[in-house]
Amino acid sequence: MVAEALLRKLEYFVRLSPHDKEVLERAAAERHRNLGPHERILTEGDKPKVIYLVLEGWACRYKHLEDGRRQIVGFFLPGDLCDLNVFILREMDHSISSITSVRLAEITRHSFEEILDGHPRVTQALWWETLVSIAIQREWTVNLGQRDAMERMAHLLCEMFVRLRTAGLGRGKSCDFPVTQSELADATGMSTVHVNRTLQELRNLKLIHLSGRILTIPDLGRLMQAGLFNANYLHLDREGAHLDANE
Amino acid sequence: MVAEALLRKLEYFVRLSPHDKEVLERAAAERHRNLGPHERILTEGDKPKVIYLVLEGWACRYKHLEDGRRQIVGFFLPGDLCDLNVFILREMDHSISSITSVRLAEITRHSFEEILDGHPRVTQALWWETLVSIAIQREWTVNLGQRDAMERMAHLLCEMFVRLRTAGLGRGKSCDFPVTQSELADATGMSTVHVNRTLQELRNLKLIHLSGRILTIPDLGRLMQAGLFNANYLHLDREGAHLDANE
DNA sequence: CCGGAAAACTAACATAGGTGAACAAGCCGG
DNA sequence: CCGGCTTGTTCACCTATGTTAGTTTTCCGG
Repeated sequence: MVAEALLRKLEYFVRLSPHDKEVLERAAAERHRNLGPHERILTEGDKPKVIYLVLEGWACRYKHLEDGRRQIVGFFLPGDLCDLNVFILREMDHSISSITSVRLAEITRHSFEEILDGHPRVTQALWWETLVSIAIQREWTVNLGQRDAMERMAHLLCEMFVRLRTAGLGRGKSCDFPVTQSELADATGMSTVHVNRTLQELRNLKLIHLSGRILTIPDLGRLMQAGLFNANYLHLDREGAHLDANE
Repeated sequence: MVAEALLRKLEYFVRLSPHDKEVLERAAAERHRNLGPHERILTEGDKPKVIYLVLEGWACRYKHLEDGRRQIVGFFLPGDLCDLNVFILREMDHSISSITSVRLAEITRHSFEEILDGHPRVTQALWWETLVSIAIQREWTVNLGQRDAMERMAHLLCEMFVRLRTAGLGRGKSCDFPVTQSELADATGMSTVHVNRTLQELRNLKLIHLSGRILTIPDLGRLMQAGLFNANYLHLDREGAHLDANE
């Protein structure tokens, strides 16, 4: 079992048959790539040749402006895929790096097309995950455009926590959170100083406990309120029974 | 010819055969919907049943926070499609409204699947347009997170101008620009007052001329510099000849 | 051509968040 | 267990942008 997190996540959308799971497992087992923390996975300008699936660890997408400013536009958690179909594009318009050490599966165009051709339920599940990741990107736009520092940070923490839980990571009210404050700054569009202030404030309000790369959220409901967080954009609601596999 | 703008845009990616074009035309001709300015097209919570293609006019996607703040997360121009595959999701996580009067084509799930099954080059072109729209969303995230007011506005204007040109709209250095300052505020995450200040500044610097819903950009290069705009994320570069139709 | 609403514009003032600079704490290799 | 580098934290000050509250201009239906 190498693609556990992905399978677990997709099952929020459809119930997969043992055969479906096997197909995904096989695609994810084909070829792996291991990286240490803070290594480049793909660089702006590269020609993407495979689809990456994160098996273990955290990574992020980001873009640099000419003058060096950096915006992290998304985090990758175990079970996350970089865009299906990337190989259609001539070159990457952004970069991807690891945050922690990372284990990636490389899914070839070939085995991806095999899934598209022979496994309609898996295909649907993969498009669902794509649509969700687009929705996440939209929500980040809202986050940066409308929420103030506290709300923005609270929202981000809620999202990561829920997504981790969806992938079967996270233990009760806690989860790993291996992101530095300077990375949080790049993700929220704030200065590191203000990230620090904001985290202090969230701590003082007892909304979070964050230290030693472990995040604890004593009352998720309250943090969600503080961040005007509404999970609907993650679409974690299985459709009617007609989509289930008849096992 | 009803889907002119779409065809024109897709041809930045692949050369479509007359037959390809016919298929798209047919899908776009099936059923239309006309709206006046500022009408709701889809509302958060709706169950999407068709794919919309904008034939004429401007529209936008947006999300509301509970307290009424609104973020426009994208503009739709003629030739733009709302997400392929939306009908996979149980409900919309955002809303779509017209800005000007709009003419939409409704593409049914059925005719979409017909394209997927029988027209691989058109399919590829449609996935290309999807990937580009995701890239645009990422760039908006960068825009809101890193650029200051002037850069942000300049960047947005460049993007809209280039996209309009791609769709075959725009006349030389000018194009329609039917967006109010309050809509610009919702799109850039700024206050209306500051949008106004910023536009004044761009006018004073002779970077734009904007009045009466017409935008003129005397020197696109300079505006691009002011906005740190790099068009690579729009992926307007046809791949090698092997993708061309052999007509 | 008139009147009212929407949109554009302006000014004075308030503040969230940025900057620079310093220091403390944690972590890692030798 | 030491020294250096990264990360976290705090402070004092500054500025980009928001807010409130107008006025003016444009647009549009009758």
